[in-house]
Amino acid sequence: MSLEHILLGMLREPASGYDIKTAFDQGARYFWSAELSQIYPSLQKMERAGWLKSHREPSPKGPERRIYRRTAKGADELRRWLISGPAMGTERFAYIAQLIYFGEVDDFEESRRFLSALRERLHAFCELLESAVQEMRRTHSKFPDDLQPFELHEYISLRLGVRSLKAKVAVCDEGLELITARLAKETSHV
Amino acid sequence: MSLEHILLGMLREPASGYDIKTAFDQGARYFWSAELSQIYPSLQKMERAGWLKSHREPSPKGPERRIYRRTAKGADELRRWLISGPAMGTERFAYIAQLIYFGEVDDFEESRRFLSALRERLHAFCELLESAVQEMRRTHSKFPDDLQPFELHEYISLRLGVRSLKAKVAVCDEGLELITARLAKETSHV
DNA sequence: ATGACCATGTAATCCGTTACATGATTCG
DNA sequence: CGAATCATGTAACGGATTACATGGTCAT
Repeated sequence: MSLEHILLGMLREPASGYDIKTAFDQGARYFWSAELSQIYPSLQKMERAGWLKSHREPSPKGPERRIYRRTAKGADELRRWLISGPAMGTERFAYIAQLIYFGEVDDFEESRRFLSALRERLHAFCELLESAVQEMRRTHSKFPDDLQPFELHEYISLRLGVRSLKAKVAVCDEGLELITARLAKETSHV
Repeated sequence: MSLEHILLGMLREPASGYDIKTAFDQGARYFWSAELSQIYPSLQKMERAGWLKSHREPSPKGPERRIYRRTAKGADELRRWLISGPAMGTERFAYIAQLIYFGEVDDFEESRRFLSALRERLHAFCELLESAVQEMRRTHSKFPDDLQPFELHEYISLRLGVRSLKAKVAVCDEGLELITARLAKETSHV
């Protein structure tokens, strides 16, 4: 039941369902994502549970917006989730599964294409996170000492993404070398 | 619809639903996992689709086992999935979300506990994967040149896990230093 | 005999995606 | 006027977890 807790976390500032979807589509999708059709009912359910309170507000563009804000009860629930320890054990990496079983394809040229595509996607994502880190460094003169507590935790999370993605890119490069060596061997003695 | 493709990948050798669950519970849970109550119906559905063929077999221990093997059609479907490119964009990391919002707890002592627990869990997992790599190195005299294609892809996947987990452990350590510095500052001028 | 492990399954529920439905505003 | 974006929602379906149900073997 992580989504509702993540929504609580995202609602540090009051926001609409649409705002939250935008946040997922921009940076937040690196750790989670959700569709509007899941976000709207979740917010409604959370309001019924007393974790949120909403009001309608005219929008400068388009129809009225429904703005949600956390209640004290919602903030308590968020804290309870956070201090209950790291929520692990449900990670899913379809692309790692694909790499493990890629031997079934039995064509190193296809392996090379796969690893190369993977490398580029991981790299692009890493750059996105790195630019967010740069932005933090740029706007804080005494970085990292002048970060607010919430910014400090955000910073550590961004670093977690950047460093692990860089490591994965490096392994893709090593893998590409191994695969390329096999391809060279194949073409030489066939 | 990744689970069915992952099951196809796991069935390089014929196996029962119970065997597959065991594989998930041992190393495979680092990239995916599933419960028996999902595995059994999936295997049945895949057999109806013609991807698998099963037969019953007495077990040395306990009741009869149902052993599944991939058909040619199943192998084709697996290859089709693999060469369709890296399946990305649905990763979910609840623990990263927790870290991002941990500022809400507003207690660096709790932050330290969280990061420390996260570090230990990531480290333990890294060691598990590293021991699998060691085992591969040990049993291959001309490592990595004498790896079969399927082993080579497994090896690259293991390295992906090891390197990215090591990077995450290092970031946890850096984060712990930053948090510890804040704690020291708090206690000194309070 | 009782608890751990082997082994297979179904049912109820919940989480998540895709598709559908509606309508306002803004820019070209 | 048509496409893009803003904005909120419901319905149908499929994927995943939890709970339930059953029964055999083996070691203590």
